Amino acid sequence: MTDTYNPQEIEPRWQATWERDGLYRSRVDWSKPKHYALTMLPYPSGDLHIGHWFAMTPSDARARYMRMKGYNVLFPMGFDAFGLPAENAAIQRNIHPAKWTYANIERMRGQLRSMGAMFDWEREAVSCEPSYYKWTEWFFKKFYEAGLAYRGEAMVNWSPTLQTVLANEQVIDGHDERTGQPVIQKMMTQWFFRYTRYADEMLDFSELDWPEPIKIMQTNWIGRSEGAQVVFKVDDTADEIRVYTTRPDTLWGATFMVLAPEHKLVDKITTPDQREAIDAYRQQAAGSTEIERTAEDRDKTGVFTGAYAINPVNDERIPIWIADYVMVTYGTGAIMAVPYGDQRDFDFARKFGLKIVPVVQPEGVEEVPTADNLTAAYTGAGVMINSGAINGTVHNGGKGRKSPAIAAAIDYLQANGIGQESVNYRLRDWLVSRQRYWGSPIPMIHRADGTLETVPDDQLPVELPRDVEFTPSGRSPLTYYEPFLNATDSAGDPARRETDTMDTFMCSSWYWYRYLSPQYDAAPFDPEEAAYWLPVDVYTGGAEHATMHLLYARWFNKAMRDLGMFDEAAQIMRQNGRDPEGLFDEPMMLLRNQGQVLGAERPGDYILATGRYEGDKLFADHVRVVDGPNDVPAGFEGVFGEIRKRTENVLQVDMTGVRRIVEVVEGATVEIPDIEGKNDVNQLRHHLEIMRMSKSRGNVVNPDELVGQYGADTVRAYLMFAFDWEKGGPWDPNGIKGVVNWLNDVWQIAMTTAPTTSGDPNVNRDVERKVHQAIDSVQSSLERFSFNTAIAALMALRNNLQAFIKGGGIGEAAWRDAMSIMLRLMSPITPHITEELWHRLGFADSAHGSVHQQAWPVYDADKAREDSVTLVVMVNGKPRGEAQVAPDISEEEATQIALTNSDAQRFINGNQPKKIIFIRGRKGQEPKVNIVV
RNA sequence: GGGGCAGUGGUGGAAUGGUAUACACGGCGGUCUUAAAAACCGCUUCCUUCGGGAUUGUGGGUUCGAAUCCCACCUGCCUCACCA
Repeated sequence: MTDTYNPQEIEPRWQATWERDGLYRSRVDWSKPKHYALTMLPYPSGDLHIGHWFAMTPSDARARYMRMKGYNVLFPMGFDAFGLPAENAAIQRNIHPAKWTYANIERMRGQLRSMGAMFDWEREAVSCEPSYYKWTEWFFKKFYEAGLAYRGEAMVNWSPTLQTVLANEQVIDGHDERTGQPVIQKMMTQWFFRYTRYADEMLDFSELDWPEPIKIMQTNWIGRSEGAQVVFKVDDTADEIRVYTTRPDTLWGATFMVLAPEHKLVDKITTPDQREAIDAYRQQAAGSTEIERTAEDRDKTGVFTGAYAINPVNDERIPIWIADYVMVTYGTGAIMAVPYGDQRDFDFARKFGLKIVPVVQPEGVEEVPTADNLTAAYTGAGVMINSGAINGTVHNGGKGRKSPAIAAAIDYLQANGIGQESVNYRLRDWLVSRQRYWGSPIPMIHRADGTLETVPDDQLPVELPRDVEFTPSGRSPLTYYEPFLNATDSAGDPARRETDTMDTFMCSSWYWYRYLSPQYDAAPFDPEEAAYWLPVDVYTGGAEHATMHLLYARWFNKAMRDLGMFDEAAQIMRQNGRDPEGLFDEPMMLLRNQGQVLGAERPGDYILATGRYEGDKLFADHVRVVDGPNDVPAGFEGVFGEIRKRTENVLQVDMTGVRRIVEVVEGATVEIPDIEGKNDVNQLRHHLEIMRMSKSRGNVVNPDELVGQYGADTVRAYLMFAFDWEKGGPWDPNGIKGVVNWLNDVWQIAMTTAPTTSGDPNVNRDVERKVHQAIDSVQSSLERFSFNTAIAALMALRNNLQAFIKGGGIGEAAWRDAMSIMLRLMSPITPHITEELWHRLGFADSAHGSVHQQAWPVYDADKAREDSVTLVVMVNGKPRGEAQVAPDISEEEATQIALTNSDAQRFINGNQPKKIIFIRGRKGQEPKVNIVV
């Protein structure tokens, strides 16, 4: 043992001790309240990065705090181990995905241990283990049997260069993220889950303490809208076109129809003379990339089919077109076009010379709109015109039946059998199949007659064959590996195994259930464990999962509930006196998102700017980026220096310590040698520019190196201290010094300042007061996930103790109490140094040897109370004077003191107070009196 | 284009109706040293005629009192996006 703080010696020693003693093992104990703390599991990409530390160590601190508060805490960890990067490694470097994955997991386990987190490693779950994906397959099978999973046709992302389908998350801005090649949309038969089955229930967040933005994003993603379906007959045929509209009130203004190019009826209704044009257009639409189809301000395109439909409300014969601005995936894939009331339809009508009929008289406008005078569609409120039966009703701008005109239109449609009220969702069914090897197999068999059957339970899991070969084509080896491909159906006839595997989001949609009992083999989870631990109390992770993982998780949980998978757990709950009502409706009750740690700031461009001065400000007509101060020509007249900040065209330039303002004028010449082509002011980079970490940018912060240099406690504390956790921000390598000093000071105080006398009672009381004020701040901060203020309060306590020690008079008992409480308050944040000092100061007894087995200090408001506080005297809301008073001063007394306060009287200036407001000194705040004159 | 979040010293940030700038980084001055680093002590929102005045992106409003609540705008980030 050394006498200076040496984290490199302390930390591995305690980590080994905790593991040996099973300190963080969590077991069902119905005599204690439970707390299931969960943090998102990592993908085993090879190395733990600083983002993992930022996500996990504060979550660990919160879980540790809950444990000290008396909860039985479960805080598990695992790996989301299936996925494409492993398969890429196989294709590119000829390493088997399993080998790559397990090597990474092994490496990351070690790195995770270096955090000193209280993970219960006996609960570890790895999604690519057959014992895990057996149950992923089992869920698929149960969902299939319940009609929640089905095989159907859908538009998917197809990469022509790779000759394979790609997942949505692999397509970024219309390009395949791996090769950068464009992706097109293609109809293919795939496996889906009935996502919309729970759409309405998933819109209900009333039981959830989740961040507001996540709830809003999910609501928008589900995209519920209210309207009507209307049936149009195709003229001279028996065919019908069904459309969905949110504005059935504008039906009288529907002057043409548009079908998606992929709509099933297109082929059938196209007239011979239009056939060629239609086929060409459909061909082109199918071959166009996502980029081309969604490009902004793209001109409307489309082709007339030659066919006509009959508008059911006025029997008008209206042309049927096809156009790619109508999506086959939304609504019915066909629209009634109302150019008067919809900008897209308006643009289309203008381009192709189609008829426009005004149907809403805008509010507050006298003149009647005419088609010829319109420059844009009118979407606002008004009175219905040219609208037959609903003429004169009011469209108030509200959605659905909230608008009288829409309500009237729906009633009319239903009364006349033309259509009915309808709810539509933006949400599409969840496409779960992938044409890949490294994923959970789909336990289905294609029989020779084309029918499907499930793999029997006793044959689960369908295991991934290990001895397969990967070819550069990227095609899944499952599709050509005969031993896997060839199966036998239930009748004993030869059949073909399903070669698609499941989306990895499927694996991560139930992992917190597997943590309950990763070894259990009778079911996905042990109902005894589930009854005690479920639901998850606190879930932490990145907000980027808002509409994917977090929505899948909710759907999965509801499907499991409805299939009775929690029934047994509910029964056990009841036996233990816990009411299961509502506990299985949602998987995670409370959610918090951490922000992102970004790369360090980089220096701004060094520029030379010339132009015309107006005072100190330079209006630059020429800005040139140079390498640095050495490139300033002798006798240069303009502004030179580093750009510290840029707001549009105004630069703040650091000119050897002096801040100069440079406004880059319209049409100025900007020269940036590193950026080819014509440069502009927006390309000038400034000091505060921040960015994601990446190897190519050379701004990656390596946690292993930081731990080697400073120790895990310092890295943990710095990550919690340097940012607002829910925001994140750019990494600042200098700030860590404050945390280093803090822990060194704490070590110093604990090891060298123990008094031996009983001390001065007044000082002892002051110490006790500061300690209890710290309990209150740290506790309320940790409750709110406000880690930075918890550490600030602990640093302030350090400052106070240092001052008391310097001033002298602390007694032995007061000092030991202060140490005991301070170490316990710090222990969730910095578990190693506090454990070491806890032992060195002799606080450890044999029964509860660890600081991490101690109870959280109990806050005592009486002990935290000040003897006297500052009364703030305000005149007209501005602080003018002060007086020392008792904290529980009465209003009369305070008013009296305030009115006679000499500083205040100068501002009252002999005037008669109009009003006097007394603000009682609430917790931590001074009493105030505001005198209004 | 729709939706959301944010804007506070040189920097990270604190304060969610009651003394704006807690806690830290950086900076400045000092002590110690041949010197530097470290350590320690002090100062550090801006202006000031030293009385005070101004200040939380901008402009309005509510209130005895606004960083905080309301309205409009500006800027940045996130997200969805020809969604009928």
